[in-house]
Amino acid sequence: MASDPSSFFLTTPIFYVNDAPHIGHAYTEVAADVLARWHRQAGDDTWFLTGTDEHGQKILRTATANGVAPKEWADRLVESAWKPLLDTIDISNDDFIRTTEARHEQGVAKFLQKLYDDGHVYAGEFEALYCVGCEEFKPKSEIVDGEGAFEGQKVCAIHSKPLELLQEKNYFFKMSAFQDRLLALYEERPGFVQPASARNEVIAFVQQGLEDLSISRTSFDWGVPIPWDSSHVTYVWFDALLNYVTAIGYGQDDAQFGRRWPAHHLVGKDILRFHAVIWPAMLLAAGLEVPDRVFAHGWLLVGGEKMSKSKLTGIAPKEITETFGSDAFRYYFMRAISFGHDGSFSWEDLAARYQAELANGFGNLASRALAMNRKYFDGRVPEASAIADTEAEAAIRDLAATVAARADERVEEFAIHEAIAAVWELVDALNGYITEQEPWRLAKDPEQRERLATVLYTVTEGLRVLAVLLAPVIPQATAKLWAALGAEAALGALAEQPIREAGDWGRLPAGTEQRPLAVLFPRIEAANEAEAAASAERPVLHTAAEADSR
RNA sequence: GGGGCGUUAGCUCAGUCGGUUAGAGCAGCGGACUCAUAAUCCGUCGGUCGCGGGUUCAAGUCCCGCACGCCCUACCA
Repeated sequence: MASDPSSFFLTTPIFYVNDAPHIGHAYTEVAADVLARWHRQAGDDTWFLTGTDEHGQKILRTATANGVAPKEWADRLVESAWKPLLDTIDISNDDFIRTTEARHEQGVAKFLQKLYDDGHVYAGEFEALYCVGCEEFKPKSEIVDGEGAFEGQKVCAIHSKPLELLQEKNYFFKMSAFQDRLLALYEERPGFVQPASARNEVIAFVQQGLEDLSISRTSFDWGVPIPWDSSHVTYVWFDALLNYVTAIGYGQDDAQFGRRWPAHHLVGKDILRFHAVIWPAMLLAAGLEVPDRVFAHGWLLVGGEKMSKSKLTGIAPKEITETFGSDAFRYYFMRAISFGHDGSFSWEDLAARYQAELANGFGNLASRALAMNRKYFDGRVPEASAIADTEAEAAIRDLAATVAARADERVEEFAIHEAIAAVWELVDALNGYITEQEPWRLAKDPEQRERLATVLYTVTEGLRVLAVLLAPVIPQATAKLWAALGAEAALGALAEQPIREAGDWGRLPAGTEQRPLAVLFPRIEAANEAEAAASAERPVLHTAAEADSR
């Protein structure tokens, strides 16, 4: 169904600007970034979109509390919190859409008008419990049974006062009409919602029956106006979901839209339903293709519980990157957590993996290999010779090819952790190979010169393979390694290396001049580790969004 | 209430359609080595597979019950 087999359009949820950035947001972004970089390096027509969601009553309210207009408030948060977050973790997004941009608002209006014209939208009465204190209709999750004087009544979870049953005129989207088509979609395309556990929940939900969706509000005006009735603004979720098409020119640039759509959506499992039910129903109504895939990832657990700001377990990404660096942040969350499942975060695990895998495993491998080239071959890539070739070299070459193919296969399935694990087999194998071949011993015997060259060529070429395969995950460290290998001059920029050919052996030419390599992952001083560990127990979010009035 | 997921080594997790002595990484312990970031490599210790039944020649895996934890159960942006 994809418009072009090589097109790869990937999205993250857009950030609700009022939130404070924490590692959960960063986690989604990093996963998307790794996938995007991988596909880009594979030569696919890749487009990676992220952005911010800026409408809705909560934002209007915080802006007002801070004495500024909502747009100004959003501007401030985008610049002070969200765009810096992307820099902190080295995100390579191709576009950043804000729901307050004209291109988005125009696209939303166009989409709504089409649905209205085609009879998918009708005016109706929205009836719900309203809290006078909150000045808004309350979702079920914020309604509790009253106690004491209010026994038997429904009360607001925040104010503990009785709620009033109020009505307001709303426009409704006839979502119920799409129930059967959605069920057929899940049936025909088992990979549409992933992983399987998420798919099961979605199917069970839709089978219970779909109601129509209220898509407009009249109680406030911070939103996209309903095109045929300016007294209403668009319900914020309906507005937000449309960013995935308005960003690629829906209704304005058909060429761009045709080239990119449909998308692969990465979402947290909390917002799965919006993406796997409401969103495809909206697209079906508009006569557009449904997404290629909706992939729900899990929660980050801290101390066994879902990380949350209110429980003071929220962690700002900078706390990690300032000690360990952005590469380590990216590597850790991608490697340690099975993508699609919940995963435990701990400072201890982060520090242990940094030390064992990045510093001692990969970093040290690069150091020892380049040091020997420098020492025994004057800093040049040695030349392998067929005469000195043994089964040990063949095993490394085979592994490099196998691992490269398997990693690509796993990335295709969004099994990022498995892709990295596959690549790491080569890291471990090369460390073992060096120890077994004992090049330092070969170096003492002039008659073993060719053997020594062959061994070191094998290791060096292995590093080249690793640099290419790990570039999407740890772009900074691999860039340093690439430069030290001298590969830039011989093969071109690292980001240009075709990743699906990474396992092809013998690319790095003998004689290539190498450069000194700074330690890729320096040991973290124990004092810093202790400090990092201690900070896990403090409230730690310091952003402008702290002014959030809730 | 209904539905779903999970519980496997000290820790974090794999375990396919039921099929040999249940695996990995880390941590621990012992050894080898010196090119390297006191690193690497080898060996080793470690499990009542949450509990109780059942089906089967055979159960971590399938069925029933129970315990504990988490999630969903319509507008959380």
